[in-house]
Parts: sequence; structure tokens; C-alpha cells
Amino acid sequence: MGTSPVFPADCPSRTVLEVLANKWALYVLAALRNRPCRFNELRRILQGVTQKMLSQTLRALERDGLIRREVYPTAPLRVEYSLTDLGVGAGKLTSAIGDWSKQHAREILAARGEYDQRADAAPHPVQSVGRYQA
Amino acid sequence: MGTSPVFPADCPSRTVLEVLANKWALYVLAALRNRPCRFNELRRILQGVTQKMLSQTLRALERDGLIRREVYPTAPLRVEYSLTDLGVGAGKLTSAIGDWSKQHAREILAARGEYDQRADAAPHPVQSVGRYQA
DNA sequence: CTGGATCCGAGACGATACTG
DNA sequence: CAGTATCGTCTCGGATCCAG
Repeated sequence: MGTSPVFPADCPSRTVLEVLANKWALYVLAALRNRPCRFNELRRILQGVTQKMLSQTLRALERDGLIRREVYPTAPLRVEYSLTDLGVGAGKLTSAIGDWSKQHAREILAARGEYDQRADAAPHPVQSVGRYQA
Repeated sequence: MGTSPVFPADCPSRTVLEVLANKWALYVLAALRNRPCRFNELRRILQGVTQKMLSQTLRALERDGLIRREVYPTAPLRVEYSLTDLGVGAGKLTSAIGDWSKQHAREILAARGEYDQRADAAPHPVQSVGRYQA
């Protein structure tokens, strides 16, 4: 099984995974874990997202049954997004990734810096097997 | 705190997260959890990836210190990719997402089907001008 | 306030050819 | 085998305007 496909191309889980493999989807799920949110609320919480991407992301997540969209026909109209049971499960996982990212951001950024530096100083392809640990 | 940003825009963890928020990165990490792999080996295992995207993904992951690239200057040349300690940690998380996807693929696909059907039969909201994937 | 529609540039991505 | 280089396509994503 070592050489068999990890996720066969025709595997339905791929299409699922590809919805999650999106930074805004990750952020949305993380944000909604706290509590239901309205559209512009999410926009503020997810700094940097454009209306279009947020809209797209929300629709995609709703389509897959991860979030629920509820419209309250009140005066200025009110739309609230919240996690479904399915979304709660997904949110745990995506939040775990977020936590991990925060936790290891420093070392990863350091590795990134080293790599870039090494790349600069290597006009010829780097091919030493031993990692020359600076 | 409910309204505060989940991942502030200037937060370094965003750049980390965005490397993981990529389907091929997820697949690569999942694949390498089993054992180290060579380039074309990965290509076969990750069905559907082009050499370009695989190459890009591997370099990005290497840059962030999640995978290690070792070159053995043997006869037909041999390059092996493996997880670093950091990559092992990340792999656990991404595999968890993969497992979850497989586990819930059925219900998600069902939700997707319902949603699309509903969308078809809903001339109410707005004129049926645009729906992705016509 | 919640979002859809549209235009547009930048980058993703695929296919092919070529190098070591 | 393990890539890089180049090119063309196409989708992503941002900005703006507009409607319910």
C-alpha cells in the first residue's frame, strides 16, 4: 500500500478535501466555531477577505452542508451563518491546523529564511546530501 | 473576543496556513507519512498532479522545513523526499482532514446534491442569471 | 445590511520541450 | 530519473457598481 494512491483521483473525498483546502474556508470555519456570525461581521473578523471571496466561500461551505445560512426578514434584513453538526467536526480539524500554524510559525519562518538565504548563495543547484546546518 | 479577528491579517501564522491550504500540499504530506518517496513515485501516488505543481509544492514544503530533500548522486540519480519532524506533526493534522473527508464524503455529497437541486428549483430569490458550473 | 453582477489584471495551472 | 523553461489558457481574486 506504500505505492498505492493516497487519494485516488476518482475518490469523492477529493472533492470534499478541495473545499477545505482553501484558506478562506479554513478561516470561516474557525471563526464560526465561536458563535454564529453575520456577513459583514465575518468580513471584519476575517481581515483581508473581499466580499466576493467571502460570498463564494460561504456558498461553497453551505453547499457542502458545513454551514447553515439563516435569513431573518427583519427590518434591515439579517443573515446569520452558523456551523452545522458536520461543520463543527470540520471546524475542529481546521482549527487544529490553525493552532499548529501559530505554534510553529516561528520555526517555519526561520526555516523559510534559511532556505531563501541558501538559495541566494547557491548559483548552482544545491545537492549536498548532508544538511549543512549553518 | 467574539468579534476580534480569528487570524489577524499581519499574523505570521497566516503565511504558514496558506502553505497547508493547498490540496497538493495536503496530499504530499499524507503520502510521505507512509515512507520517503522519490519524485516520480509521488507523481504516481498523487494521481493527477502535474510535474510542475508537484515540483512547486515540494519546494514550498521544503522551504518551510516540512519536508527534507535528499539527493543521492547515484547512477540514474535519485532524489528522495521525506518528512521532517515538523512535517510529521503537520502530516498528522492534514491526514486527519483527509480521514474526515473520506468518512463524511457521503453526507457531504448528498448535501451538495440537495443544494444544487434546490438551487435549480428556486426561481424566487433572484433571476436565475448565474450559477457556477452551468 | 446582505449580497449579486461585471470588468480586469495577476497568478495558477497544464502541455510541451529541453537539460543534467 | 528529476527536474527547469517557456508559453498559452483559464481561473482566482480584487475593485466597483448595483439591487433587494
